[in-house]
Amino acid sequence: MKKMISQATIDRLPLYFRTLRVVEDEEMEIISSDELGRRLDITPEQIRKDLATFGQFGRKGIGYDVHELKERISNILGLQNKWRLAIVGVGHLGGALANYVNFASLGFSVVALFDKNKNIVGSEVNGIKINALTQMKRVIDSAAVDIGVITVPASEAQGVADKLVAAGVKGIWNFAPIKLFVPPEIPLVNEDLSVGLSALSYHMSSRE
Amino acid sequence: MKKMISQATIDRLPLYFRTLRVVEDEEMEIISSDELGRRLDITPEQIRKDLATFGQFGRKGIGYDVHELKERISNILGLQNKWRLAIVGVGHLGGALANYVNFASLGFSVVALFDKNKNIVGSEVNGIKINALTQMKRVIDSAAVDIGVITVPASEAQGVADKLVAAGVKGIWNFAPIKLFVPPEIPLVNEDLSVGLSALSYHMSSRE
DNA sequence: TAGATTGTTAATCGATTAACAATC
DNA sequence: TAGATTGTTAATCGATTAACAATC
Repeated sequence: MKKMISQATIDRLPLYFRTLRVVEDEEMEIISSDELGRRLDITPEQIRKDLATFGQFGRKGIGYDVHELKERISNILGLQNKWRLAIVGVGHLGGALANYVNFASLGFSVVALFDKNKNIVGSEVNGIKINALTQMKRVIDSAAVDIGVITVPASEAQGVADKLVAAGVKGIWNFAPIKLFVPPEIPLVNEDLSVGLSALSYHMSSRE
Repeated sequence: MKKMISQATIDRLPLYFRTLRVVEDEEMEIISSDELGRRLDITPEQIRKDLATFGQFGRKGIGYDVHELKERISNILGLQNKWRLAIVGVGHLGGALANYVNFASLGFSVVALFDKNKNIVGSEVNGIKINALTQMKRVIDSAAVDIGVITVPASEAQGVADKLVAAGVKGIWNFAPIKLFVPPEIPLVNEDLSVGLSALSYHMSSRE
């Protein structure tokens, strides 16, 4: 069995990547784990440990080549894949995500939209047509969708997840506040806004 | 010094809370850690350990009273506080959050909006007026805002955070993809969508 | 009583931090 | 050479899991 890489490490890689982009824009060519850590409030030891999981990227006594490290992290994260997204549920949140520009800069693109509301099926958001849920398999196939984004109410989310899996998506990004059960070979990431907001509430309450 | 409660535990409490609500709707009166764990794919031992951090909530041989446990978790999370939010940056995401109904069911309400774009200042979203950034201190004061929500571009986020802190917010919920520095007494929760999406990309890539 | 289930202590596992040799 | 900085091993810390006495 391949050595497992911790989720904590994986979640820090995008932070390194994002910071390296900024640093590259500032025309720095070399960066130390110390400077990178300072910008992210992460210890340099942690950064070196994270990177060491994937190989040797730096030069002793010098630091890391900004451009090279950025590219390497991009490849570790699989961002060269230019993933194609379909959003299911074109409400306020789904609509906002369909317009979200930051995705594009990471190489993701929204290529299909779905909604069960017949009144909006056929119309467009950000130039992308809204399809009926009944068309899911066909559209996901023809648009070569990789990732299904779930922005429907919690009560409908499991049903949508099942349909997305049946339609052949390779991963699911779930915004519905509910635990979804999907086959183990389908990666699932939850973006549960109520968790973060509740945690904020907790911290604010416990320091009064 | 008070014993620190782990962030992992705090992040699971909203999941318990949410599930207890569903279970209460199903008119179950008693639930075991086993059943709760089954619904969330969390081990019963983990759940009991989490709850034990805050006291004794169940009855041996019986289980937990659904309504009572739900109320107790709500109080631990500070959800009885009915926090008031201000959203800074009324773009697609900020606008979606201003309309987001799930907040209300947790007792949060959006009471103020801010944007630097003069063309939209003065108009309303979901019945809430958009103010200029220059009005921040006055409006946050008069609307008794507790939490500042940052949905501006990364390049403007630190400046907005500084203004929010100066205006007296008690906590910050940040959606901008950048590390913010705020005084230690101000709780800060980051909702960085690019982290989750990148993690999804990583997992999808590494199983091909 | 027997079965179910909590609360808590002990054991294990995994992640972070510290230390330092290697080397630019 | 002296100073800087990585990569890696060892030590520490913290979180999860296992085990089980208490008790309904």
